[in-house]
Amino acid sequence: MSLRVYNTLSRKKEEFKTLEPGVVRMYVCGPTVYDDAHIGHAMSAIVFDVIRRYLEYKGYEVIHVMNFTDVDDKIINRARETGQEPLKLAQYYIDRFMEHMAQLHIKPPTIMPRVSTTIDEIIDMVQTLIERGYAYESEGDVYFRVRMDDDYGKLSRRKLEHAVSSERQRFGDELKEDPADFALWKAQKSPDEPAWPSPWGMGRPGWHIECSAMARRYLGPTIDIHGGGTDLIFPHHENEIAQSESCNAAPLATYWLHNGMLQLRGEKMSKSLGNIISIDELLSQYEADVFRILVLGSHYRKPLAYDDEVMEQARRGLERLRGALRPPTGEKTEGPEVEALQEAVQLARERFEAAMDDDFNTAGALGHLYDLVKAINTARAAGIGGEPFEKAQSELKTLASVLGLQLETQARAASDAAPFIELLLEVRSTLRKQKQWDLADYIRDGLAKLGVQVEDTRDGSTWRWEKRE
RNA sequence: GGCGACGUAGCCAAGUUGGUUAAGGCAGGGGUCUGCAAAACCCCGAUCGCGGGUUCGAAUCCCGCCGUCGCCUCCA
Repeated sequence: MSLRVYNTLSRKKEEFKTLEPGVVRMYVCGPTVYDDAHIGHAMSAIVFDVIRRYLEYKGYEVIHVMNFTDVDDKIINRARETGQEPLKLAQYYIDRFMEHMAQLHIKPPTIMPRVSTTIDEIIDMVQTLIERGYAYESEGDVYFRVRMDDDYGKLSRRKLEHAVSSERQRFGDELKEDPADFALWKAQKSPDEPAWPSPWGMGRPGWHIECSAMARRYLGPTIDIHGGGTDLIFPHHENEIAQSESCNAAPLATYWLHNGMLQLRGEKMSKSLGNIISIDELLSQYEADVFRILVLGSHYRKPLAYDDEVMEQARRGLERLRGALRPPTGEKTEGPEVEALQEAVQLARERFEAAMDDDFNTAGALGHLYDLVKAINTARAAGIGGEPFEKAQSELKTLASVLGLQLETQARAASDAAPFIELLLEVRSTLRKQKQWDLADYIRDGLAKLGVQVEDTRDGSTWRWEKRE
């Protein structure tokens, strides 16, 4: 049983082999921090979080690097509009981003470098590229000479002729030898732009070079996995490859993984289209894991449509998963039902792993988790309890946690209201024994209005919060 | 215009290197349990966008058509 991953470079699923046994070096492109993150960022972060968790589950040590682009035209413009220091503005949104990622239960990347802290490495790479003839200086700017790179376009499968002919006329084009060339370094044009001294004067890095420099500095010339959204394939990742491979004379990454775009009302959600749902908005309406269920429910490479209906479906699905963790009602620990349960556990784990091994098929894996849920519920109904039952539940929790789902909600027990609710339920049990249904129902309905769902079983009543905390 | 992806039950969606009864979830209908309810469990639905073709056999391969979406400019 071995992992296969779809590689954008070959457009095929390939056997996963790391450069160093047992260690995965993974670089994922992070956000440009000039505004709050939206649910598209959340989707991408969850996708690579799950990939990382599964690799760790399989026993790899994962060194996960994600960058923050904190030096960029948009940040500069935003800072001008709001009268702030560009780097302070960026810092504010970096803090916000990290907070959002924590709320979404994303494991923090191992290393989170920024452009502003990688300047030396960037300058070093640009200089090497110039020395090797892959780049040239032009009035304080430095450009990459695309025509020097004979396999340019191999990731996006784009012919250079096309790239050139569709290239729009932009400011600065007259400084380039060729319209397809792209900036490695930009000269400072105004005193309010962040700038650093360089052999070409004061200036700042172009967009693509930062990732090349960070990947090399923290992970070495060749990494195992390079990830990001499909929208980054061209030009960003194509240019990263051009720079890094021309500079280091080594492949930049073995596997290129790209997640599909999140769509809203049939079109891609993006800042430029203005159809944004922020992570704050998402979390004001739904629990983080509801969104995670939505993401897990379809393949990471496919586009993902977001709307209230699918979110409601995801919410119910999450409830079903959690429902399997309710305590047993009996104590039977042997018999055919126990064997059936143990078989279901075994099968669920095997199928879960087989699905995940097939290019992180989370939707399939999740389906097998639901099979286990059913087996647990059936066992509970059959009066199974004790160790076999606990083991099944703990297996479910383990597999769910590989997907980043936290099925146990501490909120219930931790609530200040718990003792009072339990007192009410005790009173209600007495009433039920006396067949005072009106009063018993009055308490149940009253609690329901407060968001507490009461459930009666043979051995007594249980309760849970119906709505999110 | 160039490159690419996708189209499976009311909705989401797995399966697509061809081969037993096309996973799973949500919604809906029927039933069991229950004082009622909730939860849970059982039963019920698709021949896989459309039209051809290859094959003993196709959702899975080939051709055509229709539709949706992405990239080609900043973007996860």
